[in-house]
Amino acid sequence: MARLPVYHRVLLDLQAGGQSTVSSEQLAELAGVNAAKVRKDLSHFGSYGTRGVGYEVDQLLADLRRELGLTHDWNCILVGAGNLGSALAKFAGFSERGFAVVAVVDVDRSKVGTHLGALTVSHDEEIGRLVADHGIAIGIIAVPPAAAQEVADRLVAAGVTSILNFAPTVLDVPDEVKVRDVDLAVELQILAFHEGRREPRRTG
Amino acid sequence: MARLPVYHRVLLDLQAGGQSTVSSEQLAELAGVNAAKVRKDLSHFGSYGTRGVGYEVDQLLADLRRELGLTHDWNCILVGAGNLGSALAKFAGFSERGFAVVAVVDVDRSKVGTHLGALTVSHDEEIGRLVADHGIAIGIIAVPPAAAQEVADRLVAAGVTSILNFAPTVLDVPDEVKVRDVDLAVELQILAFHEGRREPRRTG
DNA sequence: AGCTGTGAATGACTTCACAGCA
DNA sequence: TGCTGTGAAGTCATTCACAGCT
Repeated sequence: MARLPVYHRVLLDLQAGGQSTVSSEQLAELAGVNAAKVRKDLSHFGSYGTRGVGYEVDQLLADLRRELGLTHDWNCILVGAGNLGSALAKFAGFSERGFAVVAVVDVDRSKVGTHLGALTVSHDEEIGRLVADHGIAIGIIAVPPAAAQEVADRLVAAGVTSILNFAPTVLDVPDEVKVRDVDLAVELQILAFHEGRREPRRTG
Repeated sequence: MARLPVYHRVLLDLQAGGQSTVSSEQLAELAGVNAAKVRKDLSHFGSYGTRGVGYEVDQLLADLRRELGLTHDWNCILVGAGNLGSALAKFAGFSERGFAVVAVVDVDRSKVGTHLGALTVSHDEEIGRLVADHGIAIGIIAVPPAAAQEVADRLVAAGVTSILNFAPTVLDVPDEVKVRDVDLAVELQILAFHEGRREPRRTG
């Protein structure tokens, strides 16, 4: 379920705000979904709501953390130290939520040795060693589309089993490897699609 | 449909490769979906496939462009010139696909006047003027979560009707405003969720 | 009384499978 | 023969609505 992380985020906020229980309705409101959906989602992994009261925030957070595999941090390797890669390497949002980018690589030898935040860029060829050394399961691809498949192959060969792909290409990987695509331009195109139905024409 | 932009991308590649016709099966393969789905999607906006042959690439591209509202470029305003904002401002992928970031703003006055690629950062307060001057319909939010709702309000007040939100918050906006959320940490959490079911435990 | 947990109803999307045209 | 277009079947997700606990 792609909604669990959102509940998790909302609950962290509630916890920080000192709230100790939450109703499915409030949680739904904050997560931008339907209350019945929240209850069904939570019941799918054995929920502990109290009828008449709601869910205990701490308990629910612990359950979600376990369910989401967030009981420990995840080490990630970032491939591509260009514009986007650099931003991702420095992005605070990852570490705050339990994901540590522990290695950055690039094909461009002129970038090797440069620093991105606390990290030093290594060369592409070191992927295998880095993945093994740091026990990395998650790779992040932030390279141009033409290079993405090769990078994916290399990550998979190194033992990575989950890939977050920012390159606008469909990656061909073994079934057991999970890929999530984030194509920023596609997101804008979806918005433009809706804009298009609003006004037949609009000059930009 | 969130798949149309992907077809569009694939067709651009095919066109660049000099291919003049494409079968639903090939298109499906390249887009990573089922062939029947492709045909159904395309038939939804009056498709022009030839039985026994396939679709004409040029024709199909033109139809998709029209359907997606990509017959002209879209001007966008970017709010937030931090790590992520800077990367987005310089990101080539947007302009290549018909989206022009024509304005960047930030609340931090020390950033105002600095350059991001060809753009100069303006102050937050200028959102209204910039949106009006450039005929902007799409706003991109790349600010910390605590500031996101206020930015959204300001964008909406300025006349923006589509928002791409990178802040990990559910935005409250009028019904007629479309929001798409991209929470990078959520994407990783979804991957971690699947990792978690693979091996009960893995130290990071 | 309030709110969860869940069967049942609905709806949306996907896939199948094949008729029909080039 | 090859491939599209599409009714029909199947699958999955969402929503409703209410019984049942506290």
